[in-house]
Amino acid sequence: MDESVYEYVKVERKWQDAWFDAHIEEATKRKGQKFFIHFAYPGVSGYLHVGHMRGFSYCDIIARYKRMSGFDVLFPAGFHASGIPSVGFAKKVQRGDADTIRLLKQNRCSDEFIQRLTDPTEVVKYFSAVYVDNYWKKFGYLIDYSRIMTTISPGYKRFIQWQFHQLHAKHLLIQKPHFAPYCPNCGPVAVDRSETDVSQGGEAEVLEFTVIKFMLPDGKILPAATLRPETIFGVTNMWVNPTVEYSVVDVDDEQWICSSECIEKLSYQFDKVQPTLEKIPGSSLVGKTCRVPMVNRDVPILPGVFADPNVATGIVMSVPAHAPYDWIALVETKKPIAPIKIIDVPGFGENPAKEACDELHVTSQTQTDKLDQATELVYKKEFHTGVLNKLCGPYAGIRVSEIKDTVKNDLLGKDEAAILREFSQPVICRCGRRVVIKKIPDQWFIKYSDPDLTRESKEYARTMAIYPVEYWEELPKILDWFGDRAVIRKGSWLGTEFPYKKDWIIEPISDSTLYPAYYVLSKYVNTKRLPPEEMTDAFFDYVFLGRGTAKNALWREIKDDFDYWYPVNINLGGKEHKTVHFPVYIMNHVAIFPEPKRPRGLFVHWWVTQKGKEKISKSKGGAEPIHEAALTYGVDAMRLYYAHIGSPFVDIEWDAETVTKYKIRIQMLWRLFTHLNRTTDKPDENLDAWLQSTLTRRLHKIHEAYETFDLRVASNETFFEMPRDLQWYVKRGGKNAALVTKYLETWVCLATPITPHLSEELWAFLGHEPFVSTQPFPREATKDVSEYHEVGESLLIHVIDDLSEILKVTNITPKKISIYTAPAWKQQVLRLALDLEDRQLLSMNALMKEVMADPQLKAQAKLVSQYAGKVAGDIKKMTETDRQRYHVKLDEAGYLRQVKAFLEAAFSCPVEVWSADDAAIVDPVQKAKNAVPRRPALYIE
RNA sequence: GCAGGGGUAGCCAAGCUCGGUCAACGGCGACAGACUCAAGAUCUGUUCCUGCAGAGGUUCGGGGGUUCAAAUCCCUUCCCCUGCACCA
Repeated sequence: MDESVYEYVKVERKWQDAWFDAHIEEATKRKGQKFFIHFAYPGVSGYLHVGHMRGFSYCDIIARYKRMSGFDVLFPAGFHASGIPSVGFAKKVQRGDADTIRLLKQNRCSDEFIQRLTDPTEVVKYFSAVYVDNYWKKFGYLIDYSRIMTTISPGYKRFIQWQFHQLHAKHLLIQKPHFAPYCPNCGPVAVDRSETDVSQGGEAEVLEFTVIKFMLPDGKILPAATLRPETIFGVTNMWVNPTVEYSVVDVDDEQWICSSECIEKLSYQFDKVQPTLEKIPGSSLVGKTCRVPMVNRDVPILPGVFADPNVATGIVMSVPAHAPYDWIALVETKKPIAPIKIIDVPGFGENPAKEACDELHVTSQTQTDKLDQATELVYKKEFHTGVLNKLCGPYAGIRVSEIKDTVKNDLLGKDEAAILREFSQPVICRCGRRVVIKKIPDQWFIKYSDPDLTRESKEYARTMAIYPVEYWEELPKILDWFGDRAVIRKGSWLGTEFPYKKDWIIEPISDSTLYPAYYVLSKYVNTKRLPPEEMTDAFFDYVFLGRGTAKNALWREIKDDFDYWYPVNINLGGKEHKTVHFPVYIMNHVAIFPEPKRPRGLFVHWWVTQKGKEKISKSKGGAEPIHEAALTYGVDAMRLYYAHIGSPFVDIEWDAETVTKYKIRIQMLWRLFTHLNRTTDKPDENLDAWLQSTLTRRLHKIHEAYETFDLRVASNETFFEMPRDLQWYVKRGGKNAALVTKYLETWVCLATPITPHLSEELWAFLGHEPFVSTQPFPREATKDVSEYHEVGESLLIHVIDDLSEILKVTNITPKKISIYTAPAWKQQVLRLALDLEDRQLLSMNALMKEVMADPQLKAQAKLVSQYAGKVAGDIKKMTETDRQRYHVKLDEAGYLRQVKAFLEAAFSCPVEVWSADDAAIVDPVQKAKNAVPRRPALYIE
């Protein structure tokens, strides 16, 4: 190999093959202390992109660090194959989705093979192999590949069923009604942004309308749908659309009048819905009156064309004081009806709706954009700062934000209202049918609202190591907020059968909460030593909970493994997991496992986004395919990029140019380290001690950074600061081959977690046997710190800085440089002052007293007192480390004389070093008097 | 709506927990120099403003406050972003 070119593709390949041949990635129980880390396993929904590699890379870096730090490391991985993604992918292949087919072909899939991918389990199989072979192994991750598993294997399903038996036994499975998106043709559908099931409306939210029952004189109900039930006290009239023909429908023994579009919605959400043949034109309702529940007042029915039959019931109650639509409609009808103001809001007067309309110059019902704007304006203000006024009976004086649900619940309790759920925008199924919301009367839930479970989970989360700390603070609030979760569904999804209801499948969030425990088993499953049939509840009870007895030696062996590896030390996942996966991960562990087996830590990382903060989308194929990126930049460059580009807790923008710079740096490091002069063995006491000391400080900082998983600091010190130290050493003329070699060996070890391939290659270059990946991580030895030499070098750097600045400002070419270090008496005064400060006694008086006690200092009292005044002020501003460094008794002139040759070379002119105390001093322009400790006076000719 | 994150020099991005070492890590870009036939790469230096002696001035979204001292603490205001459940 040409030594000046670092052929990363070959190098990466070579070492990956070597690692996996030697199986250094497999978890073994040898060192007596263990570290269990895993990432939130990925769903199987297509090719991944460079963004996903960020979290995976963090995980491998941490795992490698721990492995080198004396831990047995278990770093397994698996696939979350449950749920909709692989089914969605298979469906796309089936319907010949052009993007999907093109993507597969780009990845060298044959037509024949593509056909196979119409089967979801084939999709899982295919992508599992892609992730392992093309992504994880190509990035050098030391994942224990002998434990790979998926959530749709027979063994895993038994594991999940055991989990649900446990939850059931603990009374954490409950049944109650639930409302879910449903296509009358296709059954349950997922409404989400990826739009796997739906062709339109993936962004839709479910709105919860309160349907308030207004009674007509003939006993029929006019059901007005509203999102603001508390405004019932301000109703002045009703709106029906005069151009619409309404229908009469029997609902739970009542007769409702609503738009015909509404009937279907009602039929999916209410138990007894029976359409009748009776139709009522809107126009014939106009002029009648109906009774407002709760306030028992009769109000007229008026025509309002804005009442949309597609929205909720098609009937609208009118609150002209607080709803801009109602206000404008009322103005247009020219009826002499006075708005009733029921909410007091600072910033608004007698009619907030009118004022908002005036402000936005709304004059007609048809100006829907402006009306929506006005509505939002009024609503937000009223919700946050509004208070119900005296017209609201028992609710008077209470803030809108607090009373909203109370009014609704009171209406519901008196059977004067009902709830109707509806999408905020039309949702269309892939089959073309409009998706509705359907009531499932006896849905099963995991009772995450359980007060004991919530409390215990919160208490436990407090004890966990959670990165970043902001999430540690946020988590208890999320656990409080986290409600019951519907856990089963029926439809074309992959997953485990729910044990208490035939043909229903456990949904994918709920089947991936205890899964790291399964990594202990998967090794035995994959080698066929543990057949699924053997995984009975008794088996799981024994292995995980220590209940019952072992049926055979294998059970004991597996239990030993479990007791060794569990609990998880770090579960690492993207920020999308903050509000769903991590909470249920904790809560299920708390519910089922005793405290010693609950996860010890979480690590949340943010995303890699595309330019403009747009999330890189998995479904769209991703910006930069992984295997191409690996070839273009090199894996080590990408790993370094992820670790160094920013804190793990901010989104980073993928930028090809930036990644290229990291590639160049890897090349540069290779060249730098392979071309170092390691043949001349010429020690230099000062310089060598300085390098050793600096190295020691770096080691300390790097170790600390890794211990808190601060990969940015660790990588910055290793890949930027350390090479710079070494370059300074070389530039200063350092030639101690033994020391340089030792430095290099240390560096290679330090770099290994982040750039393992480069490290292995350098390790071999240095003549060592493989693998550096299994070497111990270097630790500092405090005896190697030499403050004296650090201070000496910093003095030198300071002098160079000052000289440069003078040259820059004066723009002269130096013919000769004179350096004058401070006289001994200044050093003495400074030290006296520092001593006083250490005893917290420093003041001008105290200092002068001390100083005058010395006859030699007293002899030049005037100069001394001038300097002392300045020193006292300076010391007050110093930091602790500054003060410590000033304590070091450095022979400044002596030190600088030793580096004379270096300075002369750097400034290309003769250099003289004088101490202000020198009898023979040459000081033509009287500079020496300005010298102070650590700040020699300078004169350039 | 609920919960959370963020605004730092041309750009990306540290620092903010524990106020002083901060004109503010590091990187990129730009400029100059070295090397080279040249380009690229690499190396050196400069890169807020002013300054012919190592200095001074003005900065960390806006405004106000605490302090000898604030990017860092407090108050207030404007703007941006993210998650929210049957999607993983």
